[in-house]
Order: sequence, then C-alpha cells, then structure tokens
Amino acid sequence: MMNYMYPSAIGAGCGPLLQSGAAKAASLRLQFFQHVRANGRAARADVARALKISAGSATAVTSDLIASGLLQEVSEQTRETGRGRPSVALEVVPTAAYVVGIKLSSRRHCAVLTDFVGNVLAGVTLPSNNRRRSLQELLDQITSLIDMLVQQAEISVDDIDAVGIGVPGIVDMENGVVRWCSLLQDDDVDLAPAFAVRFDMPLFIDNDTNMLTLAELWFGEGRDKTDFAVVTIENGVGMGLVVNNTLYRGSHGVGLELGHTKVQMDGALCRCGQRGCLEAYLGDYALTREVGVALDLGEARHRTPEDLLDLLFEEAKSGNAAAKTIFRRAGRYLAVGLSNVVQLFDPPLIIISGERTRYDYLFADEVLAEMKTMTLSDVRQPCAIAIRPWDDMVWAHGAAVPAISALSDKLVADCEMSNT
Amino acid sequence: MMNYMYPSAIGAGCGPLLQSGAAKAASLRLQFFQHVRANGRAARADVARALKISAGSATAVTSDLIASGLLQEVSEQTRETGRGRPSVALEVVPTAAYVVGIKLSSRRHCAVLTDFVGNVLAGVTLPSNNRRRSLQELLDQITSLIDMLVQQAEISVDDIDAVGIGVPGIVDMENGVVRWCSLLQDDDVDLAPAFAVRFDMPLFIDNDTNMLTLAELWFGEGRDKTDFAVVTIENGVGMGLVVNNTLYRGSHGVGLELGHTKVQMDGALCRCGQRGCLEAYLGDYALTREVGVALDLGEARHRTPEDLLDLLFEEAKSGNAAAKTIFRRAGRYLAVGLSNVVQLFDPPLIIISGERTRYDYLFADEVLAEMKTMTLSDVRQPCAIAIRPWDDMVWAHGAAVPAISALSDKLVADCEMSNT
DNA sequence: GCAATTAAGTTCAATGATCAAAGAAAAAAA
DNA sequence: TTTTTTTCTTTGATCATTGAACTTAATTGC
Repeated sequence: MMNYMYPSAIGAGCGPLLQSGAAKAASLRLQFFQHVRANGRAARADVARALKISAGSATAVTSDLIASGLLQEVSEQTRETGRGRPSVALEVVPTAAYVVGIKLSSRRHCAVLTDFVGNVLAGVTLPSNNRRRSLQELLDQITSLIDMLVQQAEISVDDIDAVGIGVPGIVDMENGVVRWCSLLQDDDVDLAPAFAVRFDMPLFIDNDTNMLTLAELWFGEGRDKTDFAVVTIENGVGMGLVVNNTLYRGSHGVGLELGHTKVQMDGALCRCGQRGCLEAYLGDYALTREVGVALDLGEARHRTPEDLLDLLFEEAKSGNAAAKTIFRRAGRYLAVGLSNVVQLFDPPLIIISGERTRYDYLFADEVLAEMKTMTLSDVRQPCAIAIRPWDDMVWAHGAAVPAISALSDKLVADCEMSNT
Repeated sequence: MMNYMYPSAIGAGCGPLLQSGAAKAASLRLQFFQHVRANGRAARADVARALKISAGSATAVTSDLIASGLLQEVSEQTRETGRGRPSVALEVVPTAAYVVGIKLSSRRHCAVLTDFVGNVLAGVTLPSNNRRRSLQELLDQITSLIDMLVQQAEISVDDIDAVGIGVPGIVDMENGVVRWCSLLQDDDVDLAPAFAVRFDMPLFIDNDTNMLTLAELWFGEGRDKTDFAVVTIENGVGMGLVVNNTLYRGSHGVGLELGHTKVQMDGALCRCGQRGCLEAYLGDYALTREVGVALDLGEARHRTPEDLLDLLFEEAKSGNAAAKTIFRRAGRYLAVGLSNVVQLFDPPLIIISGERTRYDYLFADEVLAEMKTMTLSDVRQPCAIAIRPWDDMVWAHGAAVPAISALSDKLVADCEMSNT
C-alpha cells in the first residue's frame, strides 16, 4: 500500500502543466469597455461597482477610452427616482468601427454589416449553388457581398475594419485556411491570405456552426449563460458548445458532429458510410427516402430533395398520416440525440436552430416530452430547450463576432499605448 | 432586410453578460508557486522565462515564498554542461502541509495521505458494504480511515490541513452537501458541516468520477492536455471532462452520465427505467443476464453479480465461446458509446478507468478498431485511447486535489499578506 | 427658498507591484 | 589568470491603482 505510485506520471511535480487561460487577465480598460458594451449603457459608478475598482480608476479609464474615441457620454434625461448627482451613462461609439459578417453556403450566401456595437446596418444575400468553385470564384462572391453592403449602407469599403466568414466545413482558424469545404474545389485553401491580397483588412474564418453559436453567445439567449449548446439542423446536424463563456472548438477543429453520433447500433446507412448515425434518420435524404411510399408523387418524383421535403411537410400539415409518421419517426431520433447531449454535457440550455426548424413536427410537444423522459432522473433538473425561428442573418451576424472581438482588443490596446 | 433584428436579444448591448474567469488572474506568487510545483523543480531563471517576468521579480517572489516556508532551495549537484553560474533549483516544501484524499464506495473505502507536493505518504482501505448507512456511521468510517493513515504515517491528526472526499452520487460542492448517494440512508446530507464538528479542518467533497478526472489532470496523462475525457466503467458508466485545463462539472452537478446515453432506440431495459442506455449493455446486470445461458452454473447460480462476472471472465479466458460473445457484444456497445463521445467533444484523448477495466475483452483490438472506424472521417485525427490499469488509490489520490489546490491558494495568499 | 443629504465624478498624493539596468556571484572556457 | 557566460540580487524608476478629500449636481425636508 505504501508503495503506491501513480501509474504514468509525466515527469516530476504535480498539477496541470499548461497554464490555464486565467493566467493573463484582460486589462482594466478592456474589461471596462467590455462591460459597457455588454450592458449597452453604464455609468462610471456602475462599472466601478461591477468590476470592483475604485471610482478614481473609473474616471481615469473612461477619459482614456473617450479620448481614443471608443466610448462616449450619453445625455440621459430619463431619471425617475434617486437622490444625489445623476450618473452619466457611457456607451460604445457605434461608428468607431465597421465590421462585415458573412455566411457562405450552397443555397445562398448571406452577409451583414455591423457597427462597433454589433448593430446590423445592412444585410444582403447572394444566390449560391451546389457546384464546387475555385478560390477566385469564391473571392469574387465575397467581394460582391461586400460591395452590396457598402452600397446599401452608403459607406466606403475603406470604412470596413474587419471581416468574419463562417463556412460549412473544416477550418484552420489560426492560419485562415479552409481545410475542407463543400463549396470549394480544392482542399487546404488559403482563404485569409488570398483575401488579404484583395482587401486591406483582417479576415477571420471559422466553421459556420461555431459562428452561429457565437451569435447566441453575443446577441442571443446564451448571453447570460456560462454554458450552453447550440444544435443546428440543416443538411447535416451540427453542434456548438459554450463552456465557461467561451466557445469550445474541439481539439481538431472538425466541429462537433452531433449528426454522426450513433443512435442505433447497426442502424440505417448514413452518407458518411457508417450505420446508425443520427443524420441517417434526420437528414433530408433520410426523410425523402420514404416519400415515395407515403405520397403518390407523380411527376414530383424528379424534384430536388429540398422540394420533396417541403411537399412532405405540406402533406403532413394537411393531415396525411403517412407523411406525419415520417416526421414523427425523425422526431423520435432527434429526441434521442438531444437526450444524449443532455446526459453527456448537462447544459442548462440547448438552442436548436437551422433551416429545418420550420418543420415543426420535429419539435412537437411529444418529441420534447420524450426527450425529457429520456433525461429525467430523480435529481436532474430538466434542460431548457429553445427553438430559434430560422434566419440566415443570425449566422452572418455571428460571423461578425470574432472580427468585432479582435478589433476591440486591438483598439483598446492601442488606447493603452497612446495614453501612457 | 434592413430591419433584421436578433429575435430574442437580452436587454441592450452585446457580448457575454458574465465575466469570463480570465477576469481575475492568479497573483504572480501563486503562478510562480504553481509553476514550480508543476515542474517538480525549477530555478528562478527558468520560472522567470516561463512566466515572462523579470529576474528581479523572480528573486522577490521567491524570497517571499521561501520566508513563508512554501518553497525551498535544493542543492543540485547534477550538472553536466553549461557555462555561467549554476542555477539553484527550487521545490515546494513537501512538509508545508498534509492532505487526505478519500474515495468512498460500496465495496471498500480507500484513503491516502499526501504531502504538499501530492506525494502519497500512506494509503489504507476499509471494507464497506452495500447497505445504506447513516451520516454518523459514515463519519465514523471516515474517522477510522484518517486514524489509520495517521498511524501508518506516524503523524498527528493535527498535522493534517485539509481533507477531500469523492462519493458515488450527487454533490453540492459549495455547501458540502451530499444531495444523493447510494451509501447514505438520507438525501441532502450535510457532510461537510458534520465533518467540521469532528475535525478542525476544511472538507472538500465532489462526485467520485470528477475526483478521478482530477487525478488524471494533476498526476496522470491529462497533465499536458488542455482538454480530455475520462470514462469510468464500474457498476455504472460515468464520464469526467476537462476543458481548458479545468474540470467541467455540468450545470446541475449531476455528473456526466455516459452510461445513460442511448445507443439503441427502444433497446434493452436499463435499471434507470429507460431503454437503450449504454449501461443496459455494459453494466454488470447486463452482462450477467445471459450468464445462465452461456455457462452451466450449478451452485454458482446464487453468487453475487460481481462473482458471476469474474466467473464469466475466467470462462472466456479459457476459451468458452459463449462467454466470449457476451463480452464481445458489450465491447461493441462500448465502442458506440466512446465514438459518440469523440463525435460530440472531439477530445485528443480519452482515458478509460474503473474496476471493469480488468475485463480486457471489452478493450480488445477489434473493439478499439471498431470505435476508430465509427469516428474516422477524411479529416478527423484519430482520438487516442488510454486504458488505465484499475487502482482504487488513484481515485483517493484525486480526491486530495481540491484540498491541495485550495490549501495552496490560501497559503500563498497568506504569504502575500505577510510580506507587505 | 435654503440647508441637509445623497450620490457621481474628479483630483492627487501614496502605494505597491513590476521592471530595467547595473552589479555581484559562480561556474566553464580560453 | 583572464574572459565569457549565466544566475541571482539590488536599486531606482515607472506606472497602474487606490484611498481620501473634494467638487458637482441632484433630491428631500423644513
């Protein structure tokens, strides 16, 4: 007993070898700025209390940030009660920077222009298609989107300070390389470097599901949660995860593939080649597989899967029992997939989004009830489920987040330099 | 298009509302101390380079920590090469504190005494049983364990500075309350407060799987990973998750229940009442269900499930094909469960531990190969799997981690106070 | 209408953590 | 023995932050 030794100790000592991120804290100016942005408006005294800093520091920091044009005072008339000197609200200067967020997909591209506060100033879409394209073609499409935004918002391209793009695929964020993407002909495409040749501003790319998750963290219901999950149901079924207020990306940047978790040993064949994947029961090809049996298609037989699915949904809504069963079955598998997320991760909230959310049969009360049964134990609180009405713009909005975030870090750092 | 608004914005502003943990960084003294502990030994100059602080700061911090009795210089003779003045290694003073880690279970309790560096000085076990007991009985057993450790290590109880306990159940860490535990008669037992009545030292309690995960993070293969998962196969199947060097506990403190993820829609009945849980194929009752069919039991019929399982394993090892099939089938379901973890979290490493790891049929090459097939895509790197030889002491060792960690924080903070 | 009260914001000397630079110490190499 | 190299220490300087006193601007009560 005395000679117990931990089987595979790595070297001497104990404790984690890698410094946790908490090692280097954000500077006071950045914290202050972020707090004001998060609250929309906040007085110096409010921020001082929240960040537990002295009033003097608040004054100093504020004057620096105002001098750098990042914050501004707001003349706030509305004041019902309270004695003392009225507080002066501060807000982020919206025009301090402009940022573009883009969602690329095979159906249509989507882009928004936001100001420094994240407000959407313009939004445009561009038809896309299923064909794989070259890097140059994609860059042309990106350029078109930016041009359209510039026109709509009546600004100049030079006013834009950064761009974020979410792509359906696998991304090396560090180097701005698209490792694999259904839209591109080639693998390992140097998107960010190529972008830098055309535009004089930084480009941030990431997986599109991650961008949507960031949208929820920055603008949506995730804002007041430290941990939550986002499930996207589109062509495939993806997942985004926020842990400790931070997007978790997994170790290989592949994205979290809820669609390829197995819900049935030796189950239905999935297009990934495996059997029993959730997607094999929830993907469009899975649903349309049985359309011919449920519906008398006639000439509709040759439509695209998407159209077939819409047709099936119409039928189900108008009472076709066979069509309903197809959705019902898919819903049951979805319930299993979601319950697995709850069991494995125990989040306080799962947000479901994506194009397919319009097929509300998937989220019938009975489906959610089923999920609840599958996760409920004596002790577990039920996990909240939020279903987002589908909107492409949200993805594009989320794509702007890394750009806004990096830009704020940089501008606040510049402010620290100059006010020394 | 212009009137796009995020559907459910929470108040004004944007960005996460809760400050991420990075807000308040660890003090330099604490960082310095942690670095020395993590490396076992380190010279001032090494630490200064690693933490990117000046040599002057290193000297100042070191002298404070030495004065407080937390660090000490080591006369290091071994020095092969190098010019200049030889560096003076520093190490944590092992005797600066003593800590006890305890794992409670229905088979046997287990406890270790460690010094301040985490070295195990003594280890003891105490038989347990399946009966539910009162808080007082459990406290008596804890007292016995501590007494035995004190005797073995020839120290006094007063020398112990903190205790950590891992229990199989659901725990409210904050308040030291055991919400539910298979060992206790009652729910919501105030273990830590009751402990405080008997002993004059802090008690830290947590779920046992979390404690094992901490053992891997502090002493095991997880030390050099920022993210990894630990899967425990015992009576049930549990999981621990480390994200960004920090143990992720889930939002309800229920523990991450890999055992109750569904691997088969409408599958085998689980003792939780659901169908298709992984545990329904991997738990002891699942394996022994078919023992009667595979083996001619005779009088062995009335043995405990554990013994039956050992019998089955012996049979399989000596070539019984039917017995082998039982393990083989369980192994296949385990492969599905693990592949789901990989798909959902994409960790670089999964460590498998727990009592059942001795049934190596579960981890036959074909099982791991199957798992690999189920997760492999064109782009995903295979996830490393490490199988820990089972050892109760590791769990107890991990139970000491929160105690050691909290103690270091406190002692270093005291050091900062005194050296002002 | 006028003091008293309350709270926000400002100013400024004091603090203290950290650093840069210079120097002392201890070894190997020339 | 001298030079080089690296570690460690010392010291004065710097800069972010605080605490406390002060100013400003409002409400409340007489």
